[in-house]
Amino acid sequence: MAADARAALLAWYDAHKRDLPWRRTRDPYAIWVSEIMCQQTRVDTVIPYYHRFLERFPTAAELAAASEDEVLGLWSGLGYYRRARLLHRGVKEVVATYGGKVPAEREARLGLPGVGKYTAGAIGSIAFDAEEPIVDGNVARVLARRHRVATPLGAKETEKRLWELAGELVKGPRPGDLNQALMELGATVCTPKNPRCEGCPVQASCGAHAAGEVDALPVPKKRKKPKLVHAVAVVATVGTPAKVWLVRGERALFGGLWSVPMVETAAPQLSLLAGPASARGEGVRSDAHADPKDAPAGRDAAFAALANVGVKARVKEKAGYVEHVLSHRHLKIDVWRAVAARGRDGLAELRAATREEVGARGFGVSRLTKKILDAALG
DNA sequence: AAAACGGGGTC
DNA sequence: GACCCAGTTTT
Repeated sequence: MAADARAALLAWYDAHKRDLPWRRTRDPYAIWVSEIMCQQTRVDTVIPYYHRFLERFPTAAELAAASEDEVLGLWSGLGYYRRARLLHRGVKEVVATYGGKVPAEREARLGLPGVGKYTAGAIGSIAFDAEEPIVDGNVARVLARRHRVATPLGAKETEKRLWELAGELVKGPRPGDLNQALMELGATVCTPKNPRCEGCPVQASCGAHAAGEVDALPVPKKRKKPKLVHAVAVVATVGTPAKVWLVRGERALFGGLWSVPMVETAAPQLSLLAGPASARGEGVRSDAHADPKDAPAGRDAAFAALANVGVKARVKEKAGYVEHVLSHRHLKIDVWRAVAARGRDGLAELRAATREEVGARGFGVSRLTKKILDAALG
């Protein structure tokens, strides 16, 4: 009986739910922030970011009034920075269009940037007590097992089936808690590896458990290995105390964040060939290399990286090497040091900052940039 | 349907 | 090293 399972889920949730900060509020804006932060990110990772973010931006109006730079600064280290930019834009839209109130209408929420089917349903059910289903990774696993959905995750028919099942289950009292119970079960009991079926409130109605298929479900989607990319990054210092030249790209990797100048190169740099600084100093090469196969290597690449963004500097020596793995790229980066006269002034996408400023909480850089600075400046 | 988009925990 | 996490947008 679906009603029995539903009641069992809610009772289990009441007894076992974790005390998470966003479970202490019904503020749709705060719920929204938590849902965006939790996308593809573990709850334990999110908690400190959530506290800092809500402390600085307690209301939609205050977030809407902030600069994107500051918003990204508070997001720095969390990853998937586009989430922060879309949340910022979405909240601005809510302030401009809906008087600062997150819309109770599902269709209106779905129209907001960064709000997809999952987030719309989470806000709707948790903040507005609406019978809106959600399917995240946890719910997908729970439902795929319970109902023996054996088609691969991500396939259209699979998604359709899972959303149907979630839609049936959410109907009834406490839809928000029901949705959270499904997620909580997936996160703490119906886990990918070593699920604790003994402690599952719906074990009796689980098809996979009855069939001995728990470990075989769900069928994961194929995962591609990150593409290997070689690059050269340049830490160009200027003045005393030394500041480091930083650039910011709108659409590049780490869009909106500050980074050091970098270019993709064709091949790994042979460190044996990276000798002491030569007399060729002030290179300003204008050739941009669209295809990495045509890209320069080593010192030439360092010149190119600086020239591309208008920083005039004398390239010194290779100062380190950094690897950084993302979900879709595996970056292998030679880090070069350079000493700059100065950069172009007046460009919004170029600035210099001290090591301390960049390292401070609230500065909008990726982990990669921090690694690169560590490699170059010790 | 596939790729882009971060970073980290866990087995 | 593989897998996957309270996903959405773009191609």
